[in-house]
Order: sequence, then structure tokens, then C-alpha cells
Amino acid sequence: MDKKSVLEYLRSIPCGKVVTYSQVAEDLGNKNAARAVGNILHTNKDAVKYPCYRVVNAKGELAKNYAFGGAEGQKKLLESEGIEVKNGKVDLSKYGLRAKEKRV
DNA sequence: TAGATGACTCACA
DNA sequence: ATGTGAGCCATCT
Repeated sequence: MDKKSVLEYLRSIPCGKVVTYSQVAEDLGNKNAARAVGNILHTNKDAVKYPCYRVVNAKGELAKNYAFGGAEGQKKLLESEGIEVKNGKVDLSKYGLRAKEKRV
């Protein structure tokens, strides 16, 4: 669960898709490390290299309060990927790499 | 080294 | 539905 691992994971995210903190954490091996993932992204300033904007919370919203460039920039970036953004939120059911469908 | 904080998430009232 | 409490991990002081 290194910062690098998370960054690498971000790069592995397919274009036009988004992932949640918990999902990233789980894929990395620590499903409870959602918080750590967020922290790592926060520390990461290579947003241009690592699409942290593709990472959203369990609700499908991005951390607009602390985002790299604000909800506007994030929204534009997501839209550039072909992701439909609703009020700073995305439809995990459509763009979520896996969303919470696993819960079903 | 130990303590505190945070881009999170879940459960309960 | 909203608000509060607890748990986890990495970084910072």
C-alpha cells in the first residue's frame, strides 16, 4: 500500500471511467484504506500524470473542496473523458469501474 | 517515537 | 434524511 501503488492504479484506470476510494483501496489489498488513498492523492501533486480526478468517493462525488483545480476543472476533465457529471457527481452505475454493484 | 489530522466509509439514532 | 460515533491507513508535526 504505497503511494506509488495508488498512483500506478490511477494510471491503470481506463479512459471514461471513474473509481471510488474504497475500490482503489480494496484493489490494492486494503479495502479499509480508502482514507489512506485519499491522503495519498492529497500528497500527490502529480495530478497531471496521475488522473486523481478519476477517483471519487462512494457517492460518486469528487472532493471538490480539496480537488486539484476545483469542481469546475474536475468536471471539465471528466466530461473530456466522456463521463457525464451531475452537479459534481458521476453515475457510478455507468462510469464506475465497478461501482457498488458488488454489494448486490 | 508518539500524537494528531485527513481527498473515506459504514452503522446506528 | 440528517447527525454522530467508530475504524482503517498514510502523511505531517
